[in-house]
Amino acid sequence: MTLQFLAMRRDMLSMSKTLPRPVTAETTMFEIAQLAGVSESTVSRALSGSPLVNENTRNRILKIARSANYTVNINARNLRQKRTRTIEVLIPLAEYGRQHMSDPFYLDMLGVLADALSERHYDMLLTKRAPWAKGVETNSIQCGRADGIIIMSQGQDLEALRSFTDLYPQVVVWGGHLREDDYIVVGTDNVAGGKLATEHLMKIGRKRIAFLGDPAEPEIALRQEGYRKAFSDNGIAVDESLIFSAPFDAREARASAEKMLQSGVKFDAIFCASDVIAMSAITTLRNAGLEVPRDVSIVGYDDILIASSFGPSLTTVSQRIQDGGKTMVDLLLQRIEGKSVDTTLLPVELIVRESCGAQ
Amino acid sequence: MTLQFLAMRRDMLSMSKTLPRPVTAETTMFEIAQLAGVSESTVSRALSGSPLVNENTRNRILKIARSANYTVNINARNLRQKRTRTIEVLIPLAEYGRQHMSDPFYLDMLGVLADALSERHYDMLLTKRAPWAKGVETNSIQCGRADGIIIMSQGQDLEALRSFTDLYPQVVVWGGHLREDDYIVVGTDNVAGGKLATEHLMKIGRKRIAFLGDPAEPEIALRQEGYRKAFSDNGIAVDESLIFSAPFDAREARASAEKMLQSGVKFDAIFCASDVIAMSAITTLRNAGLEVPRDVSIVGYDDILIASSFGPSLTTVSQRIQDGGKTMVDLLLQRIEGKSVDTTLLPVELIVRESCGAQ
DNA sequence: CCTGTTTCTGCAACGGTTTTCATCGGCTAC
DNA sequence: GTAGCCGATGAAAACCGTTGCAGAAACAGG
Repeated sequence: MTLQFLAMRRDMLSMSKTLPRPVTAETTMFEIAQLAGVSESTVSRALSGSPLVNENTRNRILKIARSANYTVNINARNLRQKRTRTIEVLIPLAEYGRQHMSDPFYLDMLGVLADALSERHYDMLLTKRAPWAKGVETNSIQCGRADGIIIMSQGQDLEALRSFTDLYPQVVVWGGHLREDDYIVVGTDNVAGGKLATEHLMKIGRKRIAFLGDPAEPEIALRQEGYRKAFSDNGIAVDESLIFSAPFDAREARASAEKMLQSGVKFDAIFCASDVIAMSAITTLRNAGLEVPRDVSIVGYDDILIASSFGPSLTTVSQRIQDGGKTMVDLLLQRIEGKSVDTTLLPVELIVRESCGAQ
Repeated sequence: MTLQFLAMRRDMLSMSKTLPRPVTAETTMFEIAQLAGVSESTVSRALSGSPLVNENTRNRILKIARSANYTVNINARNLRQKRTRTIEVLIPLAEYGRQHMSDPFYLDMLGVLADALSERHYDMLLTKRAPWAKGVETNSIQCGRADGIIIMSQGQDLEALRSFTDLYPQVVVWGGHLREDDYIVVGTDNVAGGKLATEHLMKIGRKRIAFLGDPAEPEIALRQEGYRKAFSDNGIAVDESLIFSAPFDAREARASAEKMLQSGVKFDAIFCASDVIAMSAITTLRNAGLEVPRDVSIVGYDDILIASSFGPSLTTVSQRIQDGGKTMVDLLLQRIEGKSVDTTLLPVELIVRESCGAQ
């Protein structure tokens, strides 16, 4: 029941602000050269740390530049050097009108990427729409806006992704490892992760372990594969009625968990394909009067920052967000330099916390 | 108890990828001009939709450009036009080593900003560090990387923010309205919001309403002010022991909520300064055997996307993330064009859901 | 003193667009 | 017939750095 009530519509209180003085890059290198009594070349070299310029001259120039509050014009530099020190990061971000994902995983990853990039003096361009989406006419690599792209999800259109990366190799993709793919992928070993999680639930004595997640996403499909593998490797048949793979995104997780309960299928554990799903499942179960982990053990996937402070804290398969982000940046920058680079499968680690019950 | 166990360290499986063919902006406008038998000027005009060029010529050029897979070089254009159609968005993003905020509010807002900007053909540069932070030598406006900046939090150093915006007026800040500030602020009326939330709790019969949130953040301080106002306006004295304002960020919210319980102070409702805090409070209370909303009513602030799908769904003061994001973009672009622009206080709305109890 | 090196600096040629100003042909109006 | 205008195009000047190459100055060795 989402009763809404509106209040205090003190109509958009406002205080007028003065017109801005137009502040832009005004000083040019020429002026600094004049002030220092040298040529522009020397100024350029001094500022870029070239060893060709005398120590004294450099210091003098630096001091003058600083006092004139001078900064090189990035666009002129990019034009000349044919590179931008900018990386595009493509994430399917939250959308308000239509339902769309808004998983904290992405925010955590963004933080790591921002750090890794700025450490290497790169800037980060953030985008929601793939260059192959319709309505997008060009891509940031071709038009010289970025030197490379990090794509944070393989998404639905694997074919488009594949042909794009065929054309533009300066791309690293986060996701699952699919045999056919030729682009660089970074991600955990989802099959191993799924197996690890499931086997842990077996080990602590759970008999009816359910799976919850949408296999339309390649990574999730692999995790489900790992789930199945855990059973077959242990000589147990998979009970298909325990696999709840109705398509849904994180926002609908709660509804899905409710559907699970209403299905009447009995279970004493759930391997959730993400931490967000796990948290939703937990609150839903509790609303239904079930106790986690007493009645049902829960394992998630991702190890997002809040996983450890949720109540109960989440047992989860770590996506090694930190390592993953750093690795993506490393590989991409190397590839941009033209080096040969390897697709990377991050090792998988289970973080055991409260939500699956003490062992 | 965070027992960790490592498994399946199949050491970084790897498949070597071929060296990338260097794909960059190769075709230039000159070549297109040659092919079309016209001058570069005409090509430029044709592509930018200038009315000065003949319809037939334009179509011919467009066709040629398309077939040559040509795209204008952004850097050359930016250099010439002295503007980039890029906006920097500054957000204090999640940090792994040290605790830091990782509030879904920011991800939701990023989604809205991305939409609003791309609708106007602007790109978005994402940053974590303020230009006035030490170690940062320049800012994106001065060096010509962006036309303006959206700052997503006033942060701790109000003085630095103030002097930066004094120098560079092409800035819009999300946050609370502080009398002394001269920069453009967009945000909800935090005082009204705090009052609204608190009064709602009074109205449904709660007697001991606690406040939970860190007033070091200007917005939170204003919400607390609203909380106090609700009492004084209704002729009730504020019980200071009900105000839990120990400094903490979202991750520590659970710990803070536990401290609240241990303090022994009795309360039957909490006004939480954000939805993340509210969710933490709810799980903590439940772990302690209390029922929400039966024993304690909870109201949050923000109305993030998952607020409605949490269990119980959150009663919360809407930050109008959608309106807010769009407004920030509108105002910033207007200001960049040199128009006079007004600081905006968004009207406040309470979304009543389960977590405060049926009215 | 002459030659050869080394060290530093300047000249000038880019880099790829946009935009102002001039040009030019054709058309209208008188 | 001529002045004036209009619509379309081109030439060239920015925009602001970087960098290859040449040259100068200083210095050492013979």
